[in-house]
Amino acid sequence: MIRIIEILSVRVRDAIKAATGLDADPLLRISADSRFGDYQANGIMAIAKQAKSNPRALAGQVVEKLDVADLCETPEIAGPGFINFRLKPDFLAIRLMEVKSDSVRLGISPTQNHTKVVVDFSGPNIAKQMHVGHLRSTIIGDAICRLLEFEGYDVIPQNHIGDWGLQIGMVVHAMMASTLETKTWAGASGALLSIEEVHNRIEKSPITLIELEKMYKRLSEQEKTDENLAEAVRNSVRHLQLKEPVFLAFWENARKITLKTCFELYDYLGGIFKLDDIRGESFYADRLAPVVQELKDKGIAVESDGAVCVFAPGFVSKEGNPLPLIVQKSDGAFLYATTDLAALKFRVQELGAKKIIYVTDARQELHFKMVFAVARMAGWVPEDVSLEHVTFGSVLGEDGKPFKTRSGENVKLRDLLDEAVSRAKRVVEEKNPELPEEKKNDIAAAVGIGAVKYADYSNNRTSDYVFSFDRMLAMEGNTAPYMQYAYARVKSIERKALEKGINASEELALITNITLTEPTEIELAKTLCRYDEAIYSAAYDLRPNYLTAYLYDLAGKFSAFYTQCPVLTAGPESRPSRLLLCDLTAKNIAHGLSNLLGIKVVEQM
RNA sequence: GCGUCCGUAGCUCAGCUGGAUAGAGCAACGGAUUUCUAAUCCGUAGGUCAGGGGUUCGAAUCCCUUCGGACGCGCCA
Repeated sequence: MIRIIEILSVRVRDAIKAATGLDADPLLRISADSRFGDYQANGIMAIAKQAKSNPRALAGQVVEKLDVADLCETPEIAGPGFINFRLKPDFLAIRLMEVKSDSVRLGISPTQNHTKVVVDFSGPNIAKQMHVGHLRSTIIGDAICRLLEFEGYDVIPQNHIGDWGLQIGMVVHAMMASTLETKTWAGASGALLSIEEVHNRIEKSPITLIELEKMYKRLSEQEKTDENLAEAVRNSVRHLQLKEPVFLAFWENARKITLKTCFELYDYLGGIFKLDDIRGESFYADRLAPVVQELKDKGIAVESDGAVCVFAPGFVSKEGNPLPLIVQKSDGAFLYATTDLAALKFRVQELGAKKIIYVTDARQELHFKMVFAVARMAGWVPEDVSLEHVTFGSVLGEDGKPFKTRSGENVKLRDLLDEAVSRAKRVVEEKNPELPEEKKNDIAAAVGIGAVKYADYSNNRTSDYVFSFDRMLAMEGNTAPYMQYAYARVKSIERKALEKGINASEELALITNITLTEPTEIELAKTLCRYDEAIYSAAYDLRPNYLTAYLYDLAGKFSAFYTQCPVLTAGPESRPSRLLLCDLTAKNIAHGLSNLLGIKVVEQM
């Protein structure tokens, strides 16, 4: 099914060509104001200007050559030279029949043919609980994956976790210090114990991520003042980097503990990531030295103050000097820039990515600009491969400052989601106390988690937003509960139909033609027909809020229809059509919310 | 100092590559419920789109500038 706006665009372009001989973009847009119809062509004024003719007269000539009678009423010329289009109910009916015939994709064809796209997002660190800072990357990245997948791309999610480097060495050191007795561990290599015994010890003293995090923080505090300890830690870092089995055993354990907790959250959030998608810094550890070597060999990287740097053109520091991307510190250690370069190279050369999308906050913009520039200089990224940094703003507290707990700590993602769910539970208790406990819990989870995600998606990605449980859990306005409620109401009609002995699915199956007469029916039908346009713009600009805006619009149109048009008590001339409008609305909301945004819908709430 | 993003109704936010009289929700006010979930719907009121200049037939949108805010800028990630 071709998007309506695309059909009109092509028709008007052809008409312009026929009328003027010019090939110009007719600038077709959805009308901002329904008084001007459903779509409008804005391009005539510019073309008239170019052809030095009167825009209204030109619009008349174009309309003369234009044949859109199969989908629109006669186009109207308005204002300085707009052409307005109003869709015919008959055409809407035909489109809806096409949507009806495809319950999987709702009649929407993929626009892409398996182009490989890598999406890098989430990126938590070993030995640390995920906090609000990970929320946006994680869920925006997930929505982008879902959108692009639906558009037909071959999407490869990548979770670039922080599982290597100095801090991980400290984590391992902390674990060893707490698990092994000092004397068995005196050499800091664990050589006094067999590897079997080490595994045995690890198994016998299981620790949680929270304990691990505390352990790490304590060590990192002590290390600042205790030079002996600092030296021991440095030793451990070296041993780990040499991949000595005992150290590796603890490292693996830390990684396992962290990932287990991360995946609990990912699952809680709606099945984000598979285990295969985890490819963290440790994966690139052996590729860092060759990357730096290659940059040196190519004459791109040079030594400066003992560090290995790349001075990409166009980057200037505070003092106005060339700004380096440091790929190796003066002590020989590699940095995140090095890892990012190695990962980038891997993704292009070994994963075969044609596009790489990085979903991180806006503060890393300069870093990625430089990494991209250096990768291009090194020739690792061919012309036809695009690199995109998808940025987002910060999550703020009610005071307008970065969202923190009262004690100034980062809010743990787990706590935040639990809070949302328990608040949702209270509302369900209040509104629908007679539901079985299990059902109430399911609803609370769907609404609570959904509310947090939806609030994020419905905001413009690039701006900061103020986090508020009260607003995101409100039943009115552009929120998850409102959307989910709209869905539950449609489903309720289906249930009521069964109770009344109305065979809705049979009536739907027998429909050959849809009758649209009431204004709210037509409005709802039009909105249903625009779903593909909403998905397209959301996927094109990687902005989920275009999709939520559409869904909110749809739910609003449905609610208006719902109050205006009885379904089950309607006569035989309109009931099947109304049942179909309900059915398609439910499928559309479920698809948008669940398939594309990973937000659960519930039959009752 | 340089760079990036931002400033839209009392509050929280939309506004898609420039398009017609700038839109939602909350809060305020007025209506609608014997009927499919009122967790809803319909309506009223509310804006010098931070200020100024420019480009354009047309600017919240593009350019310049002032003010205000957030963030970034050599060995953390």
